[in-house]
This record gives sequence, structure tokens and C-alpha cells, in this order.
Amino acid sequence: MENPMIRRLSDQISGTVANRVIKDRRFLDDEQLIRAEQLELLEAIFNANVRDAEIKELTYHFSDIFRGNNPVHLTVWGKTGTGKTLTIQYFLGLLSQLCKKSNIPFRHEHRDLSTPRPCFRALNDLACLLKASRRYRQGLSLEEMMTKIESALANYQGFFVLVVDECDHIRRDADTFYTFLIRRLPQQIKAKLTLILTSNKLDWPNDLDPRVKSFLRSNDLFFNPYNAVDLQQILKIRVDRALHKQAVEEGVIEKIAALASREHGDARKAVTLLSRSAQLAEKLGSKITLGLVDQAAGELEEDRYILMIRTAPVHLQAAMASIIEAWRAAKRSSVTTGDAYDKYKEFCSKAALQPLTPRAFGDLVSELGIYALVRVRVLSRGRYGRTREIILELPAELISKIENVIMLNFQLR
DNA sequence: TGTCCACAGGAAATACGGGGGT
DNA sequence: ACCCCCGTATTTCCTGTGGACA
Repeated sequence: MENPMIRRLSDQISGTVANRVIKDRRFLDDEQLIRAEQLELLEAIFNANVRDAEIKELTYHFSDIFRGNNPVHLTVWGKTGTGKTLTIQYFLGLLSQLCKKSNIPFRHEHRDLSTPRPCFRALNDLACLLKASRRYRQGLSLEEMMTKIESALANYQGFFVLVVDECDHIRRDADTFYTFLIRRLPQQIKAKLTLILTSNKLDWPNDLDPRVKSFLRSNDLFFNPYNAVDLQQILKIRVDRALHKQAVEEGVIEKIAALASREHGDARKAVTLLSRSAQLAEKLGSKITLGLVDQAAGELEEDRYILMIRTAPVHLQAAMASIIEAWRAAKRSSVTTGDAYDKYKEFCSKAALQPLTPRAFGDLVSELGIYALVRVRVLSRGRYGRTREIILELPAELISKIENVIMLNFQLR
């Protein structure tokens, strides 16, 4: 007399319990860990001699403090996910404990610019960090913002380390921002200011005004991407905490590490891949196999594109849809900007959208190119003009999915 | 050899809106 | 109520260009 639905549910539940893959899900996602656990994880990673050399460099650089000198600024190079941020924070934490022991006044703050922002927002963020101001959208003059920051630091006299993470993400007026940080601020406050600027663009300071650049005396520190061995260490530490050992097939860690190091050397992405593989395995009630890792990698890739297009501004979505449409209509392997623009105007009238000018449309196309949703190259067809060739190279299946997402967003069809 | 297509893509101008000070 | 400062998004205006064709 048992309800078949209940039986099915209970079978499924007991199945997943018996076949547990995941021991503690939280260790697959840093956001869910409490501070102490994060620290413990970091300790484990650094104790495995990962990033040892960099920590030594940092120590050497900041040893000036204990001789009473102000260390020069530090520029840290390295791609995202190479552990710049974590290593620096971990190091500064240790340093601040050391200073406490020696009664040296020391303070450090961390400002993350991983999402790009204009000069004004960056200054505003900084002021908020120092509790000198509330958050403004816009409206105040830059001058006022700077004064607020200065007065917040007016009474502090010790060492002050300010980390500006992803420092090349200041859009527009980067000069103003760095002139302030590098030239003006140190003169206005008594604190001994040291900047740590991290960037993943090697040519970063070159966009800066030469006068500011020449004022920026700094040492360089390089973070190489993690190699497969480092990634294996990092993954093993996660696996130990998050998963049941017998649920991980041999070679899985090595495979994930190899995939990740080949593509980007990004530890965070490697962990995401591990996490997704584990979820798949758990759903299927199997171990984590090499095949599942491949599947998970594919899904993650697809998710990226879908998420990107779903959260993109409307006109970008419209442009993408028009390109797909033009591409279908053309039956060719490529589309020109003009073709796409015609379709775009049609699309806009269908979607009750005010179409943008061709010039703006051109920018949308190049933006799609940057996101790798399409491939774009300029092509000269002789007396038939110069245009951009737009090529759709994603798998047809994914293209249809993207199209569906856009149509859904516009509530068409 | 010159012409001319069909755009590329830079620069400046404009539109619009939030927010402070007075 | 008004002016100023700042932001983003677009438009307007512009000069530049590789190569097929006459």
C-alpha cells in the first residue's frame, strides 16, 4: 500500500547515502567556510611548500620594517588564480603578528578591484574601507573624496600597507587615482605607506602618465602559474577534507590538475572542476571517474557562455541573436557586420527595442569577440569593401541553447 | 595605376541621471 | 531651485584602408 513515489524517493535517498561521494561539501567552496577553516586550509597549502619562494621574497622585502625603514612599494605580477591575493593576505597576517610581538605599529588593508571601476568608485571604496565615508554612486568631487581619505589616516603614525588587487582595473582616469596614492597621499599623512599593487598585465604601468610612473619606485615579484604538481597538492588537500577517499578513482586528481594547468594554472578553477565532478558522481551514485571529469569540464565551459549571455546588457544579447540569425540565413561560414546589422534592426523592431547606430553595433560585435562568443577578424574584400568577418565556432548545440536563452529573456516566440 | 567599396575604429560631442552644496 | 561634479551609454563626425577591378 506504499505510495510508489515515496518508495522511489526513499530508494534514491538511501542510494545516495550509501554511495556518498561528498563528505563535507563546504570544503569545495571557499565562500562557505568560516574564517578559521579558511586559515587552516591555507596553512595546509603553504605547509606543502606551495608558493614557498614567493613568501621568502615577501619576507625579505618587508624585513625593512624591523630595521625601522619604510619598505618601497611592491608590484606583484601573476595571472588570476595563481594565489597572489591569498599568499599576500596570509603573509600580511603573519607579518602583523610579528610586528605585534615587537611592538611595531602595523596596519594593513586590502582593496579588491577585480571588478573594474572608475577612479571615483575606487576612491570611494578606499574611503569606505577606512571608514571615512559612506558609499556614493557619484556626485562628490574627487577632491573631497581624497580629503576624506587623508583625514581618516591623519592620526596614524605606524606602518601602513595597502594592497590594491588587480590594480589595472581602474577604468578611465587611472592617472588621477595613482597620482593620489603614489605622490600625494604619502606627503599628506604621517604613516609610512607601502603599496602592494597586483596586476596580471605585464605592461601595466605603461598606461600611466610617465610622471606618475617615474615616481613609482617599486620592486617586482612574479607569481608563475601553478604547475600540475602544485595543483595536485592543492587538490589533495581539498579531497582529504571534502570527499570520501574510496569515491575518487585513481588518476582523477592528476587529470584535473593536468587539465587546469594546461589551460590556465588557476587553482580556483581546478577546485571548481573537482567540485562539479563530485556533484555529478553523487547524482549518478558512482565514483568520480575520469570520464566524469571530462563531462564536468564540458558543462562548466558551457555554463560560462550561458551565464555570460544571460547577464549581458540587452543590446549585446540582441546583437548575438542577430548574428546567429544572419549566420543561419547566410548558409555560409561567416557573416559581415552589415548583414548582422540588418538582422539586428529587424530583431530590435520585434523586441520593441530602439536600435543603436552602426557604429555602436560595431563595438558590440567586438565585445562579443572578446568574450569568445564569436570569432572576429577584419577582412578586405577588395573593391567590395573592408568589413569584419564574424564566425560562429561554438558547437551548434550550444548556439541553439544561447539562442533560446536570449529569446526567453526577450520573451519572444 | 588609380579608384572606390564598406566598413574599421578614434575622438569629441551629446544625452541622461545621481548626488552634493547653497 | 539651481548649479556643479561625476558617471555611463550613444551618437556624430571623422579619417583610414587592403585589394579587386577597370
